[in-house]
Amino acid sequence: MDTATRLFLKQGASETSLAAIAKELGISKGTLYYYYPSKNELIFDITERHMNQITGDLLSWVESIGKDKDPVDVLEYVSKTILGAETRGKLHIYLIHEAISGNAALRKRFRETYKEWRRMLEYGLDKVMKGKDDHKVRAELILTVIDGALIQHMLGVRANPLRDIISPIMKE
Amino acid sequence: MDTATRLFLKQGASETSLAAIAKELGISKGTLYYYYPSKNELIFDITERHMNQITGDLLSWVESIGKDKDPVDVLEYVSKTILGAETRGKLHIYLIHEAISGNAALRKRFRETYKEWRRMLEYGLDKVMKGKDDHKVRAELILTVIDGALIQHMLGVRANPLRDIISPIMKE
Amino acid sequence: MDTATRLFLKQGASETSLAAIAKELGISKGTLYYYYPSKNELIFDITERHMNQITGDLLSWVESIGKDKDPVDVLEYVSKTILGAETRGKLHIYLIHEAISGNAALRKRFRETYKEWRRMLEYGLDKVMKGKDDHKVRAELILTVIDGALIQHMLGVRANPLRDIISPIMKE
Amino acid sequence: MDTATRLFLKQGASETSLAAIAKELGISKGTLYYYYPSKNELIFDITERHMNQITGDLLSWVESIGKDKDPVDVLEYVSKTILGAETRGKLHIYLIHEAISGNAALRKRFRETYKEWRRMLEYGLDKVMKGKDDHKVRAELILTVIDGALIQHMLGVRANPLRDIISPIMKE
DNA sequence: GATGAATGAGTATTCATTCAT
DNA sequence: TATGAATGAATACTCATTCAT
Repeated sequence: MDTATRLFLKQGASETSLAAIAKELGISKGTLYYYYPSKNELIFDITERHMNQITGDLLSWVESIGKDKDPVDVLEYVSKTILGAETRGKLHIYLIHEAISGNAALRKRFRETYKEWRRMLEYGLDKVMKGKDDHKVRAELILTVIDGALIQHMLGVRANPLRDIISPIMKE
Repeated sequence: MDTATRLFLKQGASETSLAAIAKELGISKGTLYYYYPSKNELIFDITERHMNQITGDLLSWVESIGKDKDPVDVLEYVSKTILGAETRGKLHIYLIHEAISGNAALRKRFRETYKEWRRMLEYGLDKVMKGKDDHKVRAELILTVIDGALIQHMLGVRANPLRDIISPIMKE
Repeated sequence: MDTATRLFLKQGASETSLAAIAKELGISKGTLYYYYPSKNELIFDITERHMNQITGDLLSWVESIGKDKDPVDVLEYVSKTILGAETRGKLHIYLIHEAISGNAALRKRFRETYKEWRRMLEYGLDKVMKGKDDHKVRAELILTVIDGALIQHMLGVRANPLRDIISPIMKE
Repeated sequence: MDTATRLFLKQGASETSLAAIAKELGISKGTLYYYYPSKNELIFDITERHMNQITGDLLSWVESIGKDKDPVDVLEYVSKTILGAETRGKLHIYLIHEAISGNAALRKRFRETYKEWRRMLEYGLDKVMKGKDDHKVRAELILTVIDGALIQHMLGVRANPLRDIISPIMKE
């Protein structure tokens, strides 16, 4: 699965053939099929793992934060959690494309997961910025910005550091 | 080209075969190759046109706006220009994926175009919200939010209307 | 073997995978190979059993019939013995196909068995219709009609009830 | 198509791969697909041709026969028309198996064609054996015997010459 | 200008068989 | 006895690209 993930990162899921994965692993295609009944299943499992990692990170962060945190730090942390270590962001984008262009099971998984992340973010924001009531919207905005930033990062389009772009969102 | 665009919209660029395009056009694949030396070239030309349309729209809007506009309207207009009529947004995403997953020429084109859009937006914001000086960052943020919103729209992930998410950005 | 037979009945022998048989049995493919050295062997054993059943039925019938039997009943009984209960006929056809398309061992087995059945039929006809001397030919004709009827039944081609088609054969 | 037919004759339709056909033809698999969109289509076309040939032969025969023909000759002619030249019969059997084991389109085609052949045979029998009224049944019997004979011929099971087996059917 | 024919490398998937444990 | 893991060859089908006419 790590190998598959690595290859997906290079070229995206649908551009990666099972033959390539098998070859990289030094096993036969048949063996690959012994473990994963179809390519979709493999993609789905990788997605699952990817999302669970993010959710886990988010969760432990939400539980640890205190009230006197700088809100901008919050967003920066969250975005790093999702984009994390370059590869994770890349995978995220590829999985999104996979979901958008036909894979319904994946799309459903994304919908559920985003809802969960939104809830967690809301809860976290509540802790940090007490007294504000637009956390629902702000949580969604944060996730939106992160996805947009991800795309632009991969296009090499970014001009300013992410922190600068983020900060206006958390003001007032 | 219209036909190719229409098909790309349905399934994305790499999922659309030249045979399908030729068939839809009622011509032969051979003839298609008479006009476009490769599939990449075709994709590139479609991208070109797509971007020029947006740029044109943005340009005429920037020239027309007055100083007393509601800033939130600005962002809403811009996002509608890019996402326009559902289809344009879909194409945008598919082209982005194409660029990200290997097509370097396309990626370069995106970089240039985003820079141009950013400049235009900056100029427009300057007109609407005089006296502020963080327009550079705000312009980039707007483009980022639009890309993120695009993705989430296609995933069916969106919860609140775009306008609500946007408005905090343009506040103070 | 019962399980394998059941699956062969659904789709034919060459369309049934050993994995499917093993799964249905709740054992592993490895275990299947512990008992049968190859798929061909398994098919052969099933054929063996199928034929022995028919031969047995035919035998006990031949021994029991008296001279005053209606000859048409004879043929009807025999055909029912071979086609028996729908499933047996289906299996018969699938095994024939297997034999025809390459499996020489099976083909040999069929040749021997048909010869045996012919002899038994001849003997039975002799009992029922004394004084006739063309039983050799008639026995073969009966087996031929049964095979033809089997095919046509499976094609859904049959128009008249088998009995009507049969009766002219047994007339004088 | 001739080549495909020849190969189907050796091993049956589903045992013949498109790669084998292409290789035998000295063309690439791609080219084969240029002419036939799928293997099923190819099989169906071969079936079509096979059946049309038989139907044509039967037709011209029906039109030419006079009333004083020996009925046994009739059946012998018809069976030769269908089994004709060894290969035709083999193909017939393989197509039947293909139809039986899943190919619904083929099965439908068989049903229609058999009905047509039955009608033609009936008409022919009417010409040869005036005054008899069980031609409907006799026509079906003939087709049944032919199919049975076909199978047994391929199994190598036949003992008596076809003519001997046939003749009782046409008596009285 | 236009096309029909051809191709070769590639795709996901299947399956009978082997074998160390 | 039993099996989990592994395999390699095969299968139907796709597609961007080429090119002689």
